[in-house]
Amino acid sequence: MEVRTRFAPSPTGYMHLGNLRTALYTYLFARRNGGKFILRIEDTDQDREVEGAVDVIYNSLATAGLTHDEGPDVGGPCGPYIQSERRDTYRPWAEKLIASGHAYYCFCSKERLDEARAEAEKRGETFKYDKHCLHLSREEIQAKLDAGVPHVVRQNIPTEGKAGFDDVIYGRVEVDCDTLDDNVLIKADGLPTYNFANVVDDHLMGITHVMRGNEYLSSAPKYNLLYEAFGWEPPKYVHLTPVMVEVPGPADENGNPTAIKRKMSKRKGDPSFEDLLAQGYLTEAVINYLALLGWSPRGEREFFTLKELEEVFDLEGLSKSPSVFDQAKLNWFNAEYIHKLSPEKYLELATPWLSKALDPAKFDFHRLGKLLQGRTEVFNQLPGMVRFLAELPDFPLDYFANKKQKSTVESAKAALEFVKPVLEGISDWTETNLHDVVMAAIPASGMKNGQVLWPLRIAISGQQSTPGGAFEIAYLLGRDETLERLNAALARLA
RNA sequence: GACCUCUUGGUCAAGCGGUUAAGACACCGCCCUUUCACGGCGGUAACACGGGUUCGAGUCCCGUAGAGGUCACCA
Repeated sequence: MEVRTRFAPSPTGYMHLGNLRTALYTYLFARRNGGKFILRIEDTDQDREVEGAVDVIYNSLATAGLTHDEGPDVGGPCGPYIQSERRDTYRPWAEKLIASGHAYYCFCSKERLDEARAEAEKRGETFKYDKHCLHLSREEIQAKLDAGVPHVVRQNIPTEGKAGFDDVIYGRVEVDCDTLDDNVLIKADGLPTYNFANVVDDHLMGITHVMRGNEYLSSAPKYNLLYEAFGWEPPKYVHLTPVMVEVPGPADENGNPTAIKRKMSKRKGDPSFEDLLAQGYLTEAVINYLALLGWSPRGEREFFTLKELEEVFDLEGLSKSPSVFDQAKLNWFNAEYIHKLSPEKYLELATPWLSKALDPAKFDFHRLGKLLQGRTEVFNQLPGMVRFLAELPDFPLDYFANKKQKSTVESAKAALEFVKPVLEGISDWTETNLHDVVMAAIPASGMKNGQVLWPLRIAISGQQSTPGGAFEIAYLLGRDETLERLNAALARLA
């Protein structure tokens, strides 16, 4: 049988990384098995509608390369693929359930329910609907229906026995039915809840493998009860772990810092996929990193393109425990991908970032790109790395002291005094010329290379670490600016 | 609180009854080098705890602890 998987996000306006990973795994599983990957929009909560949110989903999937075979925008045999447009398909199925006693109309008011909930809470108990409306007579029900009393449809969970399901990665999960609540299947507005829509749609769309976050693990037994009530074969369930972040927690009793882990959350300031891209992460790096966060190819290889993942992905490598998002490792992946870029591509991607700090008309971006590519982890670091070229930062004199280079503030003064006329004598301001002339002159000074070059670089950059050595920086700065900065340093040392 | 799930270094993770318990990131050290980085080499660091089962347990079973999830007319 053909594998059919689905990614079923609700449109929130951004692509949460946990969701992206779910989409990725779902997509990969379909591709690996030559199946179909379907996009379904779960927008049955009209209160949470966000303008343009569906486009964000299309765009995110497209830039990630997760192309769907069926969906609202590309069509398919099981449409519509937007739940709010499927409104009319759910009702008849609910009625079928009512007829067979697996569901029932409920006319309870919000107030009555809130009251009961508050009371249960006061007693320290978990609220469960008391099946009040289950016991209404046919006549009473019909009368209320005819009178147009607002109502919902609830699932009629057995009061005893067990309900369970088989999960591909967790195995058999079983619960006592009396711990389950009679959830609402159809809301008063006529739209289904997730609890109902996911079952009906997954079945109608022929989904063979339901892959989703494990926040659904505890309600899956209820969904299986629905499949049984309909006489449908349940899909294979694959519940995926959440992506966590580690954040500083409150200090413990000894005042030591603690860390807490919590689910990644855009609302709490954790980055979404779009945020990451805007910061200068490469799509390929994010995908590669995410693929390995919660899934293992069980080998030592860790670089995979999306195409390669499509060939090796399997369910066995999925982890059972939550994984912590590690920005340092993502940075490393990103750096590796950036280093592998062609110089042309690198320059193209780096230019907008360099332009934030430098005037492209005044600096040799080409040369800068060559110098910077091997040192770039994330593009947003670039402006900070080159800003010193546009303006000499304030720096303390003790930058001139460097033990390894045998440079001291005193020796620096001598070195700069020595190198100044040498540089002034250079009219053809090229990197090789700078290098050859200065290197040829140094032996006569009686100083070591480092004793001259270290202070020179400090003087003209004002930084201990720069994307290149003294000659590269001098070249980028140009003759006038270099000499000006050199004189300024000399004045400070006098 | 009730129910469900999970538990190998700081992080991602391999392992599926017998291993010196992989590898990667991070961290530290050394080398290379006109700085930093890159690169190369090396190092520190883990089976949550307690009981079983077994000749033998990170691997199987049971507890305990910790962590996560769920308990909506949200998904």
